[in-house]
Amino acid sequence: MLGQDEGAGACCPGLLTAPLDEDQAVELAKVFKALGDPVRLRLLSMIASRAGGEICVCDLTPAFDLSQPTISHHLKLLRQAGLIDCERRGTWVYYWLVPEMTDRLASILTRPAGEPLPDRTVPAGAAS
Amino acid sequence: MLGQDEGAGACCPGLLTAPLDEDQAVELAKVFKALGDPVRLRLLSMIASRAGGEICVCDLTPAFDLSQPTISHHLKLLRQAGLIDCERRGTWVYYWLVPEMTDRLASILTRPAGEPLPDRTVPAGAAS
DNA sequence: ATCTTGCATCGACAGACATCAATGCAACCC
DNA sequence: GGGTTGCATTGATGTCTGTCGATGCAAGAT
Repeated sequence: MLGQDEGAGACCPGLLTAPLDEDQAVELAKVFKALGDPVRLRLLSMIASRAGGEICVCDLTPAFDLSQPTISHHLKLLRQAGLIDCERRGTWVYYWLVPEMTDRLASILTRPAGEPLPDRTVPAGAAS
Repeated sequence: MLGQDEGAGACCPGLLTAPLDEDQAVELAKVFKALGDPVRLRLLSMIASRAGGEICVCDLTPAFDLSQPTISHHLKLLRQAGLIDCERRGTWVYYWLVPEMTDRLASILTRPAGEPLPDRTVPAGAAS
């Protein structure tokens, strides 16, 4: 659904610097929602940390106490979010990370350097 | 629930470099799940981008076509995820961003510099 | 061609979630 | 005191989501 070059706010100015408009929020939420499940997070980290950059489904499925269709379902959601991609190669299917998407999320969550940081060590009215 | 100094993987080595264990994944998923809703994303961006670092609920609620209890509910989820905090000051309640949490998320999503990046321009078996 | 294996899709179901109206509670005002 | 305003909590309801077993389909093996 989300292609490689659109969706998720494209050249998004960052979540923390200006109010998101509704369309941007809807697109971004799809990606974060895909990350909002422990199984999908583990899948993503297994895929991303794999030496060589890709991993076979047959290596992912036995790592969980879940049925094969369930793993397949989670992989589909991660793929629809644009976080991973896959290819069939003979009998097996290989998955790999789409680093552009995680890079974009990281930059969206990064504050611009040199922000005042309104000293929140004491809740504005205690310890006088 | 998630305090300032624990949860969400603490000194987490990063999502993309090593497989997450289950406990880390469960904690992290709570935070991403909180971000996985367009309303909460807009709330967070409105709070974070506010000059002065904080914003009154009375300025947040009218920006949405949602009931006041619904906004209150979303703010509660963001707070439980450790992304924002709040304080009552007289009649009004003010919310502000907890930048440590977004910083942590950003670093978790950042790849270590100098990774090989296995050249995914051609799907390994085409255009020969 | 038939069998087997690896993975995706379908249909069903229980639990979780977003939303609202009603209510509760705290703080200010008269 | 009583009234009003700002926000949180409660209870109900419709929808979404994670999970499974059953099935389908593609590719290799015999």
